[in-house]
Amino acid sequence: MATTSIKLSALKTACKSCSLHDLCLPLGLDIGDIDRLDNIVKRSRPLHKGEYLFNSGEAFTSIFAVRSGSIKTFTESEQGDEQITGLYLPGELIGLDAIHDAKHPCSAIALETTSLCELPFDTLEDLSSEIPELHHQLFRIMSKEIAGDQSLLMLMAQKSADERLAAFLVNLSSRLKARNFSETEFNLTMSRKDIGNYLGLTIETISRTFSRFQSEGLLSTQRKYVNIHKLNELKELAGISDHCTTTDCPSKTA
Amino acid sequence: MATTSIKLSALKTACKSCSLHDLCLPLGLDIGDIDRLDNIVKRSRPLHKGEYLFNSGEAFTSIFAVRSGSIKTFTESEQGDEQITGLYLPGELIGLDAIHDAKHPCSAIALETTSLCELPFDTLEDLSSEIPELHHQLFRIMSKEIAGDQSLLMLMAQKSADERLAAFLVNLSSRLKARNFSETEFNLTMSRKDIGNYLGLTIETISRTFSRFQSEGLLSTQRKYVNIHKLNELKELAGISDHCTTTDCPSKTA
DNA sequence: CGAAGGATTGAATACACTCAAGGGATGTGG
DNA sequence: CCACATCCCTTGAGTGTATTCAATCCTTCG
Repeated sequence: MATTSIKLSALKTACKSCSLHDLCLPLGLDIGDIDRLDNIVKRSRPLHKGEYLFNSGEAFTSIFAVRSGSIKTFTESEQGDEQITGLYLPGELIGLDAIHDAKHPCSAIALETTSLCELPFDTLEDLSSEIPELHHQLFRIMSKEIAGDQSLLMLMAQKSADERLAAFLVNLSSRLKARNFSETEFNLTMSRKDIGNYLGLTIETISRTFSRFQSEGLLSTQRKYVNIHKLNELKELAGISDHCTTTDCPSKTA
Repeated sequence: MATTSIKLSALKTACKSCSLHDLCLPLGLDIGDIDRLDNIVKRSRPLHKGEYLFNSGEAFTSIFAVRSGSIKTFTESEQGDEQITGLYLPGELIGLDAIHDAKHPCSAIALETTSLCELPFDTLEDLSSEIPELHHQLFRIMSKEIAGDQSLLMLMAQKSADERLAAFLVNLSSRLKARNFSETEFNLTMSRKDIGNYLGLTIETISRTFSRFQSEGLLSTQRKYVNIHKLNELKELAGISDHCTTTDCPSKTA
């Protein structure tokens, strides 16, 4: 019984004691407001690998925040080809693209065992009218998503396979670092196929590029496990200078 | 003097009498609230072709709505290559990607003589806390921008040059239609080079593809002027069935 | 009128894709 | 517990689409 109660309490970790605090919605809120936010959060059982969070076309009712694990979102065109549009890590919000016409334009699947916080959007919207900081944080998060998509666009439009994979790995690395994971050693939760799809390349090209990176000593891989040996070179290849992340890199002026 | 006063009054057209009413921020607001929105709008002299609205890296203070004309936004990477990230038509909002870190991640340039409404973001945010419909409309618009970027991503990642150009033209056509312009005859305000950049292709490829479309009888062009003869075929090529636009196309179930 | 930028077209090249075969891991059922 | 099927990944060979390089034409604008 002890184990059960531990699990339950873990499941119920409140926003204010959540380690993702500063990466997620509560950023900038004071204790009282965090409690109010906490009250509208629904926490349900974790999703297993491969389980759907929602399906394309479904009615939109809630935003989801990743607590642990990871989620991929993807759209399907009429011709049936699939395009992965997002990879979400702990602290990130899913479903923001569904607000405008009240249904999900994409599907979401768990890439591993993943737990989530559900935020009913109506209530969240009401609450954010009352709490200016929450309001602002929501705008910030949506804005960041727009900016992120646009830098991904840049990647797709004019980068080579090498540059795309490097940028993908560097981006992942810095997001993991922000979550107190290692920035040089991690497991890819997406398959080669998914990565290829996400970057607009084929699985063979991803595999070959990984092989070349490995033979060049930039990194080593074992299936999904990646160990980056020369992060700086990888960053350079990705077109990102030393101590800058994708999103907050000031143009070099010095 | 008569002409001057006409111009001035045109410049000052209030939101409630603006033809873009239903495409822009006021959608869903009642008359009283529209007036309140109107009060915070700054309307300044039009921008000429090639003039900057703002520059990448500049502090973000305002959202801009296009009144007439068109604007392109683009980012510049450290290597100096430019990527066009958006083409904005009347009624559309510019600058939403700048909220999250309070500075513009991209630059914005007028593609033709363009007039704009400026909305100081602080004030807009305050006002939207008081007017739930405005609040909601802002979310909808941002959400739409996210969804739009994601479908552009899909385009980049897995479509051929033909499909990309067709999708670009069809998208433009339907947006122009929504603004009461012709959906088959219009002037491209972007150059071939810009279109190529936007779609991740070279100027030569754009030119060749236009030539082929023309020889196939899909459309005819004279420099920036485009006349679409077979819109449905173009839509099919773009992967969009008959009476659907890019954003609100239900998956075919019938 | 001359210069400069934009667009078109041609020829050759390159990068990523397709097709194909095989290896290695994982999971299921006998 | 082993055998088999399946999935994922890797590597090779050949192909094709869009690119690069280059020349020319047209339009615009000073």
